[in-house]
Amino acid sequence: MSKEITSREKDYAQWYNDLVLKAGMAEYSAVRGCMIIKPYGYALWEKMRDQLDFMFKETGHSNAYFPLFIPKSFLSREAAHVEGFAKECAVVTHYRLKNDPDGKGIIVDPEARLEEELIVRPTSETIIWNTYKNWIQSYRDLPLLINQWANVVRWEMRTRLFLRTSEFLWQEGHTAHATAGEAIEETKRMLNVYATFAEEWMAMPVIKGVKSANERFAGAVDTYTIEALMQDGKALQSGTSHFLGQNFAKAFDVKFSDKDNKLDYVWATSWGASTRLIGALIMAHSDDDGLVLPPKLAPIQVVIVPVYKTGEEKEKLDKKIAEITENLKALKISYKYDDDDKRRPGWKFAEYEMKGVPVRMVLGTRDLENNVIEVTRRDTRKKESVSLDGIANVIKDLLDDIQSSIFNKAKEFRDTHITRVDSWKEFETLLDTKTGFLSAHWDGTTETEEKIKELTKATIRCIPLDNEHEQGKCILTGKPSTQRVLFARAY
RNA sequence: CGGGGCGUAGCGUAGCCCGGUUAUCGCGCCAGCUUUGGGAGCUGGAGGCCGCAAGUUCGAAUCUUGCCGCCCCGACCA
Repeated sequence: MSKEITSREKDYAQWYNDLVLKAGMAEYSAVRGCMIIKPYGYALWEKMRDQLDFMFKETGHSNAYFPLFIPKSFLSREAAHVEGFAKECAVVTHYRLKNDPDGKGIIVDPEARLEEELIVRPTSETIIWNTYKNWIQSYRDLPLLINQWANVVRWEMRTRLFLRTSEFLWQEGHTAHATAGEAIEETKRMLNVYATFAEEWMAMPVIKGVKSANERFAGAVDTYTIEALMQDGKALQSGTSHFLGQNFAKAFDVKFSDKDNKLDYVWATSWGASTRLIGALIMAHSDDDGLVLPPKLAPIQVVIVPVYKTGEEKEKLDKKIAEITENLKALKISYKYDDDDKRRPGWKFAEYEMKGVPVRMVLGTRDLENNVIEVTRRDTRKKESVSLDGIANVIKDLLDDIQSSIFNKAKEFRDTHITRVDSWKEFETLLDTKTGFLSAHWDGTTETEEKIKELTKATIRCIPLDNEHEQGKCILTGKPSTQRVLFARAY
């Protein structure tokens, strides 16, 4: 093995880094905290993006694009919002460079200071609502359903590939509605889109819930979230959908006339998911030999490796493989026929395992003589010889099986890592031993939440939407509580 | 911003404490031959301002000072 991966058991964080780097997903860049998304990683992102984009359009949204730069004054219009983002904003102060008069190099031209500084968007609510003001006059203009695919910058103190970088790619939906009810409905609709995407495409089970006040988006009335559980027992927020109330409409004076010609502020939502999803996907399924990708998102679903000695043998294999790939193509299965003679089969096996290609097919001269092909699935490593007759359909079924199989495996792990806890001692212990979500009573106050965070590093991930109400006592303070919430250590 | 660590070939490293010919090894790279069913073998080859700058010295990868950069831990966060 020339590309060793640190085992999960030995060092989970290092395992994750090894995977990202060695599978060719991304690498560190010359800029601190920023990463280069490599072609294989970007191909995965494109598949995620395309599916999400399709789902957004299916639910009535249109794409648009707003500026990267936001006038500083915009950000301060909504008090909670500026409070939330002020500490991590990159600011543009000048618009020109010049040669250093004292010698070598180049300096910022002090003459070229901007009259109003520009913020590199950490999110686009402000510039968008400043625009919506001009787009919305009447209830006839509503609902306004816009999404944008963009990069944003949040100046993070500590970064991790995909999970937290200073610049990242995402989509942000921004909608305006005539009533609070419609906006809340939209917020939940998009949360469901994220949940469906996570479960059916990423094969990653999620818990839908609402955030506590403490964890809420800056400027939102309510923040809804999908929370996933990684293999190391830490939770990962994988998508958020916010009901913004009339906060931004008021801040940017966006009013509309209703049917009765009464003026009112519009109701807003925003929702986003980012390249962080790639980090989630990696940690949800992968193992010590590399990535395990769900067939529905894998850039390559099937890799085909020929094994031969002579050119004559190779020609026979080529011919058969052309037949097979024709049939795969007809079933819309993406494949790669890797007949690169500069790499040996064993090298290729290891490489595609590293890259998480769901199915590997190996056709050798011996197989051809017996009218079979060796088929190996990445998730379980199960290897078998399959008849070449009708092979494409077998592969199609196999891909479906892998998709549901890795979902079930992740769900099994998740379900067995939600633990009901009723004593503080047990709470503290389980966070270290069993990890995962702890379902516990909480008195509903921010003070208690922060105290728990301080003591254990666990935060309230969400209050599940389908929560049952029951009488209980807060895990820390013993004060009365009406429902359990999910605690976990998180990324 | 605090605490710790590290900068030697594309990558990973030895040498540094105790200064002394041509800077070590592995991977990768190039050429050729043999190979090809789990990261091939042999032979030959290319590749280094030892992070940068100054100092000490006959002589610095090695000692001193300053600077720069990165990584890890914490505070902040999707």
